[in-house]
Amino acid sequence: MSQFFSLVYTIVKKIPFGRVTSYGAIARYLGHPRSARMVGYAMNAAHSQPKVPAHRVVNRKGLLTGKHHFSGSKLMQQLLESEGISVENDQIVDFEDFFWDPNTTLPPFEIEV
DNA sequence: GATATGACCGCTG
DNA sequence: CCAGCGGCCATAT
Repeated sequence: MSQFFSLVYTIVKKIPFGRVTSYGAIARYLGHPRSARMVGYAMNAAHSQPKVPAHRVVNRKGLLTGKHHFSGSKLMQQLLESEGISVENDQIVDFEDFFWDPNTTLPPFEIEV
């Protein structure tokens, strides 16, 4: 497993309950501001990592772009709603209010192991 | 070994 | 303000 993937999983696992973040935010936190796609790809591989709440990771617009990759297209939305996040038309309502930025919440760069 | 694709993001027209 | 295109990095074929 690439270290990049491990880092992504580590960050995603640190997402607080009822909070969401974006691929770009994670990528930027890992030092790869242009590798947002890789974060998404890592999420794809995250299927082997049940401990990774991929449903809390959405795109910059708060759109559930990856919901199609879940068991059911509605599973992702259900999980988010279960956490108190309102989802409408595959988009998180008040996304900015639920947004969790690791760059401003977690330490600069000294996590994982 | 090279080409194509992808759960994205940002800029330019 | 809305729409379209390219870039970037890693994985899969």
